[in-house]
Amino acid sequence: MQDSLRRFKADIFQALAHPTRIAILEFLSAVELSAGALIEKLGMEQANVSQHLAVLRTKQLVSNRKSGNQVIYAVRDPIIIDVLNLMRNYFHAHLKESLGMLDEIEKPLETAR
Amino acid sequence: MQDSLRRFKADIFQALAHPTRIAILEFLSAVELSAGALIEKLGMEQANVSQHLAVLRTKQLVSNRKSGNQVIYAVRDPIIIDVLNLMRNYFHAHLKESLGMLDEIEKPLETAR
DNA sequence: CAATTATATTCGAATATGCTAATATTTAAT
DNA sequence: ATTAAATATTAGCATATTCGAATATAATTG
Repeated sequence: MQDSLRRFKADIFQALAHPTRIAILEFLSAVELSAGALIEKLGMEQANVSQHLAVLRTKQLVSNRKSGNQVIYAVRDPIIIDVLNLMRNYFHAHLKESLGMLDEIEKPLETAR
Repeated sequence: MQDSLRRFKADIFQALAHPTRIAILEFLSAVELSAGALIEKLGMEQANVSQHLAVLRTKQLVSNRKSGNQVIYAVRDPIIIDVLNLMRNYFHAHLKESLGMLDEIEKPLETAR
């Protein structure tokens, strides 16, 4: 019973465990977007994005409805966005320990220094 | 740059994407525990738990220190516990959609109806 | 220093994920 | 009805995860 809840959580985390899917959720955090719009924003293969959307759909993290030719996606529950934001806080709190990435992220200009 | 942050988040989510690792973090949410204590509470193979601890260590989600014979683990940053709690809220908000699990979780007595 | 206890690491097999290329499905437009 | 556009699905391969069994490493005790 306790364990089912953990499996549930693990499943959601699994769905979140890919940069592309995180990007999709972030793009959808404020507005609905069509699959095509997401593909364009992401600049990735159509099939690939569609597969990631399928994962998010299966895990119920996004809703989708047809609008004529296209399919419009939306985040189902803003709690998921809260989770992503918490993660951002976590990242900032641990910048120093994540120094390797820091260079890559915050000092793109200071390479020569 | 944006992308590094997403990879970072995805990495953490990946570390959270296993019921056993979630259980470990929950056990550690209030107190420090030795590896052995965790193994006992989880009732799982020593090597298996040790491997999951290695994942959590690698991703910096837990800290560990040696105390004589044993190794004491602790959650590094309580934000991670917040994330798990948010996830619990999310679960409760979506109970109806997760009906399959509901049966398993809340109605263990009503099987015969 | 042997033997014991606690923990970690390595290996190999099974399963799961992620990607590209190809194909299918659905709706819209001629 | 064809054709075109938007999206989804399938197949096949490469890589990653997970697990138990076996082995290694540390610290503790006798």
